[in-house]
Amino acid sequence: MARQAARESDRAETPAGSAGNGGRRVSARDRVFDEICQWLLTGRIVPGRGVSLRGLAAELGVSPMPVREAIHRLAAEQALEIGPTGRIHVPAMSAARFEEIVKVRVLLEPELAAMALPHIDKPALQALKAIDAGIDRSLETGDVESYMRLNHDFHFGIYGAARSEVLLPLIESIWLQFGPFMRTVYGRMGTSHMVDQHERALDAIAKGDAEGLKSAIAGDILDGMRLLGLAIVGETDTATAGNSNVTAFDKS
Amino acid sequence: MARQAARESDRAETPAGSAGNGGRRVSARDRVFDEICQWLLTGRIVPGRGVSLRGLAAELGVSPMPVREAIHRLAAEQALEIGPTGRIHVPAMSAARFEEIVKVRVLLEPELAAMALPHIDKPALQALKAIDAGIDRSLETGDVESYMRLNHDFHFGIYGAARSEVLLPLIESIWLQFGPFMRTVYGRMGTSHMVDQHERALDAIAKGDAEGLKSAIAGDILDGMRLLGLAIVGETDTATAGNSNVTAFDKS
DNA sequence: TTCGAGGAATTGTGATCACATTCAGTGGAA
DNA sequence: TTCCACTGAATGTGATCACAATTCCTCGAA
Repeated sequence: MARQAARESDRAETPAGSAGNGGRRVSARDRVFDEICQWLLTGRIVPGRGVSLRGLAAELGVSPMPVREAIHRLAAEQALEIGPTGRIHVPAMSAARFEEIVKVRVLLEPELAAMALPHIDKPALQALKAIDAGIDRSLETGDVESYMRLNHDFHFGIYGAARSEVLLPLIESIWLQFGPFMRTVYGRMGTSHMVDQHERALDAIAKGDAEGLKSAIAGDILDGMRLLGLAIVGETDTATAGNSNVTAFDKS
Repeated sequence: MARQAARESDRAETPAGSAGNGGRRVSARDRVFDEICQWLLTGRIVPGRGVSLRGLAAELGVSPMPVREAIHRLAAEQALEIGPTGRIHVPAMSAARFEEIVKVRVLLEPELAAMALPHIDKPALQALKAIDAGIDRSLETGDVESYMRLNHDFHFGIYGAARSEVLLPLIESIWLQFGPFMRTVYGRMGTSHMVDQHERALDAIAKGDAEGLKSAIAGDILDGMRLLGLAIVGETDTATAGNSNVTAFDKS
């Protein structure tokens, strides 16, 4: 989900700097960064209330220092916003912003998927199918958080195979930007209107059809974002200021 | 060149937190970030030697703290790399990386230019022409650093008019990644082989021709990067390790 | 001359502290 | 009841310190 050393920490099941994780010591900064990324992508942090350095630090059991660096890193990728007075908050979604996000996703993600295609072997394809099955279950049970996590895993399960150093971080950055917004919308409309568009992609991968995969990914993006786009109309400032009664931490 | 508050600081001619810059106080972190960005984009920092936190801090006259945050921000955008042991260095360019960069640039930059086109008024067009004239002078005199700065100003003079919140930061991030590499190559080959391809873009802007502008930008990118691409062949590890005799600070 | 061991200097990391600014809650006055 | 000034809590920022790890240089042995 994150960057560089982060992927190592994903692999390590042991909580922290214990031996056996390949000898690499994971810094608290990266751990905090990954954690906040998760909260953003699964929608545990939603627009509305602000987040505070010391608050996050206390919740994560570290000093404000690593949190500060992780926050600024997120702010650099537009996943968080630092207001004129220095306050940290999740940026509100605007129509223009949303339109740009869709445009970038459609431009970049099919391209990266096509690059990844030759590197997706049989076991990887099976893993993707398993994830997709999980997505169907999440849609049936209406588990939004689980759906978002699995949908993320599906897409990046494909993209990650490309071993990309440039495109992949860019796309990760984009996902961090619409994750919180996606969660608020889905949380309001439920999962009933959502359709799983991943079969076409899986078929194209099985056949090694690059153009088909690109088209499937683009279709999946456009279809999923169309639902979100409908939600943005008429609620131009539901998520702008702190007048909403949703809290930053939606799970409490 | 940078993000958010950075643009405010660009406008303020007064060096630091003096009154009259709109009342906004610029943080040392953003100032340091902008400075290092400049060094990266104009090639003052080149691959080869590493850079150190305390060294930069001393050079910039601040404590290591703001530098640390700026560095990590740059590392998050792949403009700098943090090695397994935590050492900071400019990442080496690889063929695969370079290919991805070109692909992303061709996908995104023409798109953003087309978005910007309706917002470029007469004075802005005149400013672009002035920059282009400066580029021609730099090519004649062989001033690589000046050329790189003006070329950057030309492109972002166009892109900036789009008021983009998503595409623009992405493209800025990409430029930071190939800036240092560009400088090393140009420093070696000189400016004699370079051709100014900006006239087509200026014509398209004057005529309000979106497709023409997209094509001109794409052509400019491909042409400029083709030269760089030629340089990458056969020097696969000239810039990888510290075996080169170029220093990180090329101006000393 | 070459190689390797040992120690000193340097590096990034994380914590704590001091400070200016800002936000929220309370009080009193109109 | 409404509005505004004031005060205390909370926030982000930057600096300094302590520490573990690494790197680099030096000295000595082969």
